[in-house]
Amino acid sequence: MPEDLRQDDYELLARIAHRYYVDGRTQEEIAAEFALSRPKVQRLLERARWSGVVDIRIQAPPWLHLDLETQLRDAFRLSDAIVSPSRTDPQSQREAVARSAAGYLERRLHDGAVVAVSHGRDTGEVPRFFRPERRIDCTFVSAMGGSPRVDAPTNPNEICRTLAEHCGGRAESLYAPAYVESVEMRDRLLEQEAVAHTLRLAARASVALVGIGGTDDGCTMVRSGCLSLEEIARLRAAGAVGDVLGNYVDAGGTLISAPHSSRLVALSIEDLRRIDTVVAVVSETEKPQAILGILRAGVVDVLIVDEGNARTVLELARESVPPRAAGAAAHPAARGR
Amino acid sequence: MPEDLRQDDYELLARIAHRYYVDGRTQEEIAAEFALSRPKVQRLLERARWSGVVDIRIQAPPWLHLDLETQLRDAFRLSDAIVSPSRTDPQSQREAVARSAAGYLERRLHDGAVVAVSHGRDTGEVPRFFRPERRIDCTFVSAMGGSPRVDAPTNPNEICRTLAEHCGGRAESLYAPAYVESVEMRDRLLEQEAVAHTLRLAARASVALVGIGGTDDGCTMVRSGCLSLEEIARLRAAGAVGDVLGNYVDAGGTLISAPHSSRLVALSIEDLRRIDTVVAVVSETEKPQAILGILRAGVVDVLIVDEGNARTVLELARESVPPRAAGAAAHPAARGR
DNA sequence: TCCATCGCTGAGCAAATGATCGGAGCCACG
DNA sequence: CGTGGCTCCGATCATTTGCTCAGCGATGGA
Repeated sequence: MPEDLRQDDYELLARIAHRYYVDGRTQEEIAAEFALSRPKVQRLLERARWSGVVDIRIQAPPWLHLDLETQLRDAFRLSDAIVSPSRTDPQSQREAVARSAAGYLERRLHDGAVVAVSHGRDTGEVPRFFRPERRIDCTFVSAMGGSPRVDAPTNPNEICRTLAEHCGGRAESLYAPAYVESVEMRDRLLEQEAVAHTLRLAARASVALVGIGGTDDGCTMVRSGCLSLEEIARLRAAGAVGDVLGNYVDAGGTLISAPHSSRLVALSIEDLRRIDTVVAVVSETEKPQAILGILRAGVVDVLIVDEGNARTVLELARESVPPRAAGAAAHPAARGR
Repeated sequence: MPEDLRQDDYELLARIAHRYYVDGRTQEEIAAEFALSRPKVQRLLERARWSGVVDIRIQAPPWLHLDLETQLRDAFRLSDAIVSPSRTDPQSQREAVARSAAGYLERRLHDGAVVAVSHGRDTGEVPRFFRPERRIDCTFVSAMGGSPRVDAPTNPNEICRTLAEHCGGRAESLYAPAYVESVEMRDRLLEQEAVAHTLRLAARASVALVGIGGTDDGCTMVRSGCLSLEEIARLRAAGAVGDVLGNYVDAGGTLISAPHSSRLVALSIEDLRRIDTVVAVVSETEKPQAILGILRAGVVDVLIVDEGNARTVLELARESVPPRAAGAAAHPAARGR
């Protein structure tokens, strides 16, 4: 395979790589054996890896898509990405993603952690699978108001309550609607200590668990009655592709300021940016454009997504030139031991 | 392949291995990511390697037999083994092995080195290929007397002279026959300062370049007139399978003391043992039994051999139980980076 | 129920590794 | 033939890694 190497080089690289990787010698021993300096051996090993003389393969279970995860991390500068296996049925797809998210939280959360939580159908599935082995003394706090017109399990307060229940932690509810009827009303609401306190706590969270919403007529925001069909259409016209916590962005990831945003009771994009680990949970039901937009906004640190969306998002990212080059070019494996 | 792992374990191992080997994260970063201690990550990586989740393969050129070399090293506690590709023609086979030996010497020898040299057809081919890029100020010294009845290029003195010529070093000849006619004669010879000095120098060599001889009627010792057909037959009857420098051993590697040995003018097995690196060069023309015997004697540090003999020797070693267990069992790859 | 044993865990340390940097040799060009 | 730029080399240092060891909790037997 590595045909551009001279025969001698090829032989030397193979010999040294074999001695190192198969026989388990140290670089120093090999250096002595071949009458080379230790750094030279290290460079040769690097070259052997790079040129394909050393072939490191991970026998991953077929249901894992580690390569997709790596591409997502690299393309969007995520600290982590988890791709869950494809399911045909939307509901079991959502469950698969939620299971991954729950597992992630179980690993990530420790005593004293504060977790800001959004609404959403995907997010709403997470509590069912969140079953830490031992008690975690952490706090779940609503990062967004509620809405009476959807099922309880997709409201942030309810999600917080169940998460807390399953790990022995506490839940702090936000006693406010997601959208109020006027700017004045929102300002009055924010003056209420109960509301202000909860939002302050959410803003200081170390972890946020959020869903990503779309902008079609059947999106959660519309179904929950938070936004009218007219409003969502106006957002679409303004270029909106998706939202986190009611904050809409366009395809390039830029925040869209629309009239409705001043009636929103939730953390802002800036609040989210200050949170250490923002975990976004998305399954097939959301449009890839929405995911791409939010990822480009740069607020998400950890993406938990299904295989189908992962592929499509990466595809879209490659097609449309990103506003600020975040090259998706594969860089050669950095390490080889 | 790794089917004895539980599904969760398998997934975790694959994830961690991917992060480490493909993405190039450090163990510490991975530990933080998965909420594990660093040593734990290191153990998991070890397990991943061991269980086959991580598969490290060396794309060696087809003419190299690195696996055979490793088996030889392990089975006979050699510090190095070089297997040269098979040739059908005995002469080109000898040349291939000699080329490897010459390359080895070029790497191994430095200014000030003293090399003790034996006779033999295989050894005799080495000088032709010994062409160091720069001058090496070393000394080649005969470790054995000569014999007038064979071609000059297989006599130690001549081999030394040519090796020295090709690297700009010095040669010290042994002015004595390999075998003399009586014990008394030998003792008288060893009293000669010219002879004694050369043998003392050879005994202090840091490297020895030796051939391995057989015990059939056509072996070098017989052809050169050093031993009669009767003598070699007596040696065979005593269990001898091969020799280095006229010192014969049986299949178990034990030295055979026969009448002729007191008429030998050469380094002894004990002298060889004291030499840091004893390099044995053998090609197809020698019997594998001879090689096996000599290897079991434990004097050889580096074996340079053709593929056919390498396989046969390993096969024989597995069949017959060695006197002192030198297990040929493959131990799992020690390293994985 | 108590105690011995086993295996697992993570702190700490020594070895091994990867990376930087000045210097030497080499080539192309002036 | 001199010179500038280039690459390659190995001394050296910071980081990473492998490993040991004492302590802990689980397990099982008395």
